[in-house]
Amino acid sequence: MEYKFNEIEKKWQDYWKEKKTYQVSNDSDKPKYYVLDMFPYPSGSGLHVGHPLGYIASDIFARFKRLKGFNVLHPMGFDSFGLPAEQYALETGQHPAETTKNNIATFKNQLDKIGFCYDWDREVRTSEPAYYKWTQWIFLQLFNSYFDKKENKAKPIAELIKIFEAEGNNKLQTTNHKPFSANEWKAFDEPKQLSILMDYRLAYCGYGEVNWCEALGTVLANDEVVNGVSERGGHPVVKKKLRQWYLRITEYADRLLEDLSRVEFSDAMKEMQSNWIGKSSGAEIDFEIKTMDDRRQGTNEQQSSVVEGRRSLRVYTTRPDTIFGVDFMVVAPELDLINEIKTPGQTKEVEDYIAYVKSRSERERMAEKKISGCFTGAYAVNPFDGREIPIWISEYVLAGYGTGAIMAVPCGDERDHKFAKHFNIPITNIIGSFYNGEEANPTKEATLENSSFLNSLLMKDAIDVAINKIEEEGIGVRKVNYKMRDAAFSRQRYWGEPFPIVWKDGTAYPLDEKELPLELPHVETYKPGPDGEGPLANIPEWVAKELETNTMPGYAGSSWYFLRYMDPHNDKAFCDRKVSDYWNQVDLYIGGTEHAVGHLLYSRMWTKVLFDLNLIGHDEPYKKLVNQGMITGVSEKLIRASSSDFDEPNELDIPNKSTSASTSFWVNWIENKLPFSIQIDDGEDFYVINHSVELKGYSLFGESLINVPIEFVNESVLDINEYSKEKSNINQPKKTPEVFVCKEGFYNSKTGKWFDFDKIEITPLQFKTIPVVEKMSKSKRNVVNPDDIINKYGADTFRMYEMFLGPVEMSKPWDTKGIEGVYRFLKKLWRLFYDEMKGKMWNEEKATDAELKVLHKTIKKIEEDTERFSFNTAVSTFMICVNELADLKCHKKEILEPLLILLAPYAPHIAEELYNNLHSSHVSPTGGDLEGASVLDAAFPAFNPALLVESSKEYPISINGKVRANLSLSLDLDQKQVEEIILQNEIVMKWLEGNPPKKIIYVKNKMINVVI
RNA sequence: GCCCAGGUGGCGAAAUUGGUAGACGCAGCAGACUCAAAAUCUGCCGUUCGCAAGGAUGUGAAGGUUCGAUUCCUUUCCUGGGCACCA
Repeated sequence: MEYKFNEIEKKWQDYWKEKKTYQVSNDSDKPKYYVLDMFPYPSGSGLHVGHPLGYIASDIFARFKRLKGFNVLHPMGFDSFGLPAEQYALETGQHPAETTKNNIATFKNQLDKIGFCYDWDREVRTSEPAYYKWTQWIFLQLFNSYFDKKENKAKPIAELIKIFEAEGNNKLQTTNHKPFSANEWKAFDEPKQLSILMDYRLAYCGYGEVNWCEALGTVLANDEVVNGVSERGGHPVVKKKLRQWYLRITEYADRLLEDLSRVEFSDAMKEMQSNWIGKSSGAEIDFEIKTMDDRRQGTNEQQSSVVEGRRSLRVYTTRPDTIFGVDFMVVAPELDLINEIKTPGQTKEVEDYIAYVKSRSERERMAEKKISGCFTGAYAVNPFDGREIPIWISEYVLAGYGTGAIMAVPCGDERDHKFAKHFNIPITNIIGSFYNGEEANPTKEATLENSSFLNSLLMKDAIDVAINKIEEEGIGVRKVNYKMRDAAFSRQRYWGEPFPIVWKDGTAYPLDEKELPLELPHVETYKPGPDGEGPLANIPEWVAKELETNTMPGYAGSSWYFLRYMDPHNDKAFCDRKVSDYWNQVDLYIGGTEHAVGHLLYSRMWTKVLFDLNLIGHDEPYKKLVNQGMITGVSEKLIRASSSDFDEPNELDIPNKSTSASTSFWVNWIENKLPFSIQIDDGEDFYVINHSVELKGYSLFGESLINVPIEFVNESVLDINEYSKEKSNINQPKKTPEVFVCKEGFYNSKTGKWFDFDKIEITPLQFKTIPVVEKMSKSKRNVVNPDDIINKYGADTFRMYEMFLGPVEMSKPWDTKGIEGVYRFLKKLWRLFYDEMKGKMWNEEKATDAELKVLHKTIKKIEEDTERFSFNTAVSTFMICVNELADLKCHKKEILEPLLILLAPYAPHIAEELYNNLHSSHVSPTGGDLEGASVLDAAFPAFNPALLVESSKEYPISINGKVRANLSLSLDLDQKQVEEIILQNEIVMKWLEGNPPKKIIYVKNKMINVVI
């Protein structure tokens, strides 16, 4: 009777499905527990081995909690709106709804084979109208709410209107509008009133910059922009202002930050979120601006200050204490102010620089090590000492943060310092010896010098003094700032939730709730509409109804899906209040760190809004968050062997055949097999062509056909991006290669140049591959499909192996080689119950103390490891347990039955099968009558500590910290007794060489160290 | 560039609170069983010196704290993730 995993797993999966074993009720006497996975985007390439890592972990935990007597909610669904489906539609014409449906079917099929305990009756799909009806509904709540700054919570906008009608906006803490009285408010016409209200709504309309590609006529995601040009086609991309929807998440910044103390996220995760929110305090300071004209008129202060409508430059700084060290100002290139202040002499330079910056993504701007900038010709005046400070523009200052302008203090700020050095701006030292002239020193501990009224103050103390003075003099205000910006909430795309909004004469009106869901119409083409609008703008009826043509972004549906699982079929509400009160928070949320800020912050915000509006009873969605690492794939990268490699033996005599299995191996180029990947450097441009190619390779395991993505790179120039950067100059964005390979040679479609094969240096026919660890993706051809593994080894082996690979939180490369060990373990476990030759092995004999000790040691460790998500060590523990029971030749039901319960969360199929057999009268392991109790609802075995009590311990004896001997000692000895025994020890005496020890350290139940 | 994480044998890893570094598994080597293979079982397995006993050395690198450091501190290198329109 052998372990036939395929029969067993099929049988139980069918049985569970038929009996609806995993159906969860919203009504139970048991305590509730909610285990949630981040639901997947159903991509076209199907599930790969990276997906299930977190799912298996959560499944184990959900099953574990069930055994512990909880009513466990463990649902699954699909985040099915998104860009890739639309991209695919553009290429193939297939409707995203169609491809999405097919992809979901594939995903579900694959997920089911792994044996997860999902309640599929609760499945949600964000792209289904029945679901997005409520996404739209929540959007309307956001639209119809404002944030009351005094009470620090969201309230219906109707209440704000009442306030305006009663007292105007005078008492509101806001700088949005000029004050108006109640009467003035009533006198405003409707569009005026609505436009004021728009500035308070939690979902509001504004203008924002997007990546605009003129050639494609579309807005591009950051992902689609590579080196400043579009990924598709290599067309130039510039910034463009478009009307966009936003969520006023900044109003929740403080609560999102403070409430981190109430959730169990890792410190790293909390840190990332709080850094993202980026709360800082400091001051906004106004610097008067002097243009060249002013300067020519002389520096008479009196005269300047009477000029009417005088411009000033407002900066935000966290270090107002350094105000006497300001040597220049830097303004973000986007600021309109620049046009007003630039001097005629600088106009050309400024315009060129702004054009250059427009071509660069925000990411590039921040990552650039190179210093760039441009002088405006204008000067600001230091409000305290009247010093004239040149105003520069530079891309390192971002328009979206603070006021978009900074005061630069080179002696105290690294970036300011580099900028000053680069442009030869003189540096003022206000921190004496703390500044060495070479590097900025960002300390707050220095004593200020050359700083007028701040002189001799410690910088950290001077901050407050400076702010007070600034406020007194009326030149600025104390200010708290957040790095976080309001969340852009609209996309110029098709495959997303339509906004329930109509536009009438430029004013947005919400649709009535009764009109929801506003269904996504079918389109003829997925191409963008006119002027950067989304594809919905191509539909005459849609435009005629004046409906919003933008759609919601990917994170809309995922910001509240955890609530829908609780009450997925409700058509009266997004979730019944009683039901959400029962399930409350997600107790355990498992997902990748890549969502550390985006999704987690948005869903936390939505939860808080729903809480504020009294629609749910809790204001944090997730009680505990566990981050799973990524499973990376290993791809072989082909590189040309260097000249020294040619001395190596050829494939007939493979080097190091016996020693290395995974490192480089040699491949023999198969001539004339095209296409392949090659670099061409014609002296002007530099190209890389990537193609996948089938190579006949000689691996160390013998001859095999391998698929490798190859990148033919000269070893001396490994990084193509670096190379291109050097070559491209500021005003000329890099061209992407468009080179075709055909039999005659290579053809460059852009330059029209031909390269014959014989003119290109590809003489060597030897290449070697090097293994590279990368994210798994279809294009890299390093995707491992779980189905293949399951067919070969079974779902239980797959589940345990994924856990055995290492800690869940850590990312690791997938390697199937080790799976044999887990498979052997399950077969060995099986042999404790059934032997191929001897048949049934298990018996009802009474267990011995040694056997009970093995069992209870295991119970303790499995329980602890599962609780702390250390699934890899739990799998080791199972292995150790089975090894020990096999050594003891233990086949006793008394031991094996509890072991199966422990194992059930990890390997549910085999556990269910064997458990069922222990309780069934049938002998056949696969023919059981299914009448026996199910292991899924067994009670988790209780650990009995009495069985593990020890009276002595094998102590390591160290001499100066190095272990030299072992000695078994009773646990109730005291220091003095131990010292006596130790000094008699032969080995210790040898090391002491007759001298007395300096000290003997005895840590009970740990170790003994003799210091000599 | 900024933020976060990680770096331990040939490989995946373990060491839970500063206390025997390498549990468990893969690969490898030697052996048993077998006509043979598969499966299974037994032993060895960081590096290095040594016949052995036993030394030396060893957790990315360099310093430090400590009787004792993979663990704490400082500096530094490398890899992965995120940086706001991928989800």
